[in-house]
Amino acid sequence: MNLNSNIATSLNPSPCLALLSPPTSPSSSPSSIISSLKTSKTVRDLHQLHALAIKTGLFRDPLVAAEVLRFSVLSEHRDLRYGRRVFDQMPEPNCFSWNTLIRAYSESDGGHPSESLLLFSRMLLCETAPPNRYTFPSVLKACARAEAIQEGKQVHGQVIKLGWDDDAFVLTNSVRMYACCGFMEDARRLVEKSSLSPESEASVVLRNIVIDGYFRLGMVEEARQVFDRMANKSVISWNGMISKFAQTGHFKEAICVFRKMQLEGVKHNYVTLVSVLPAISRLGALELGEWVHAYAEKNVIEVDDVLGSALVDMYSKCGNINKAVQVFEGLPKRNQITWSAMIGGLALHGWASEALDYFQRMEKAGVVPSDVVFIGVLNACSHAGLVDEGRSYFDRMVNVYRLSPRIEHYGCMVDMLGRAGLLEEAEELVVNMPVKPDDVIYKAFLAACKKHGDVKIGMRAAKRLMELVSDDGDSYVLLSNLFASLGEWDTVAKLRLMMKELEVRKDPGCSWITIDGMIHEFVVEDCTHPRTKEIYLMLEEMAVKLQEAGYVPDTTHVLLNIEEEKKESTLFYHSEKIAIAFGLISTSSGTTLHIVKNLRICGDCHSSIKLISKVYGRRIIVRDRSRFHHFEDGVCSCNDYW
DNA sequence: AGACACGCAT
Repeated sequence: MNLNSNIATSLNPSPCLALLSPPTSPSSSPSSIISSLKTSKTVRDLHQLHALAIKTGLFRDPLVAAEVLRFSVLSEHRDLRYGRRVFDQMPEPNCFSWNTLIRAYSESDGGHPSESLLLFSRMLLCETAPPNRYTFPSVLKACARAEAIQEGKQVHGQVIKLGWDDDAFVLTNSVRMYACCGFMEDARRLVEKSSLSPESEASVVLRNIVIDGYFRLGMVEEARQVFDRMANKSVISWNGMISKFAQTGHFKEAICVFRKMQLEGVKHNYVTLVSVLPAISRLGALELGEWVHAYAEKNVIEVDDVLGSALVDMYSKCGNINKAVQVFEGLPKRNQITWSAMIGGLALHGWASEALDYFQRMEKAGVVPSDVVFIGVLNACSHAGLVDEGRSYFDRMVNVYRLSPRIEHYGCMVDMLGRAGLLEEAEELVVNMPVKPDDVIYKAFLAACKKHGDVKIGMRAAKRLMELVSDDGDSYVLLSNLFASLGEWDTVAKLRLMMKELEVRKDPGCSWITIDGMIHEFVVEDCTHPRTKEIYLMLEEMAVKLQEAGYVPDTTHVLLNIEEEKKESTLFYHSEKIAIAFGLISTSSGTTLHIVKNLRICGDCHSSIKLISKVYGRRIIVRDRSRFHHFEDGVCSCNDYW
């Protein structure tokens, strides 16, 4: 021990001090070991106390052994494998120890809920420690997580037989078990026939679990109904709605609940912010995201690695990559996810060399890269055309970090090779990859074929894609893109007919912009906005000014066989242009415009927006489906490589 | 002796 740690020890007694005392001293009595365990801070403390318990023979005391086990598996530094060995050393574990281990397995992230069930059946068999009311919540939770309805029903039967069905913890976990297994009628019946008052805290918990069950089944309306009808809502009810809406892709609804929560005077907490930020990111609602960040600071909500990751992701996806970097650099702690969010964000903005620098920093910081961060790294290479680097990172992922590539990684590689025009190599990868290529892979590949005008290779992939998809509108659109670019209008017409017959709908291209916290959404040729008249006047003005600046419409991106003039006008009413027109008339001159689009930006819009940025002297930041484009003074940050 | 939380290829 060095001097410093001695000082620290004397100020704040460490449990390891017990080791300095001779075994016979009063400090190694059962009660002192137990109290030392309670103040132990590190894994080392725990291991030393465990060793001490064995050395002094105190481990034979079931109370001591149970406490050692509890701190092995349920403390901050939980280590299930270590705990399991502790448990296996016990000649006759008491009920408390069984419960502890069963609970640890039922809650573990690694996911061995079945281990809980195995232990429970062993517990029943050995008869020395019959289960008590503390056993059942964990066992039911394990059934819930394993979605094991058969076992769950059996356990619930025992619960009723033993008369513990009134216990609050047993009840919530019984409801959870049915809800997680998708047996909503059973879950609701338990809630309804419980004698709890609807206003009670316990009843709120039960309803929260029911809501969660509906979300799991994708029954969003039922979930909302239960929520709306709750007599009382806790902050957890609100947070649950926000996070579940966001996770199921209902981003606007998530934000709506977030706003309503505030209107009803319920204070946001840490979890609220972490839950709502992904929805804000997806919608690109920068102003709201900034508000959330300010809220955290004003209300002294700690921006730790988790909230920090969500903020970094939000600023990246909302277009402010500099702020994302600033938040990242200011964090007290960064985990694997924080680094992934940062690197993925840089990639999204086409800042490839920065993304690769950060990857190096991450390695230096001793954070083990996950497969997710490689998606960001490969994406960066793809957007910047760094093909050799991309290949080498893929290689390192496999051979240095021993991560097996997922289909997403192959997606990045196909995209990277394809964009760079290495179509043969991309096709070879599609054919030979060890995972079965999905529609996304073929779509990336086909988009590349179209970009480089290679029909022959494209046709082979098109055939595969046709076999693979039956109801995906995007694929049909991509195919008709390819044929339209060849002028094969007959095939285009056939495809459109097929879409009609099969009732396939394509995602309508839409763009949105946030002005004063309101999200305004536009589709192609949109006429639904209250300020449509002004918007279209602005569009006309833009058309004139652009023409003066030398704009020539690029009609190769129009997929209909119609006359040139009509094509030109079709182009001019693309949703992103409408959103920009609205942005220009709604903000003071010089304000940066942030546009989000659900599809990839077309070539004509890209060149138009470059000119618009110059003619109107505005920075325009567009997030499309694949990356960010920062338009300023007639140029785009993507260097026209996208 | 608990419910809610962060990153992912077109």
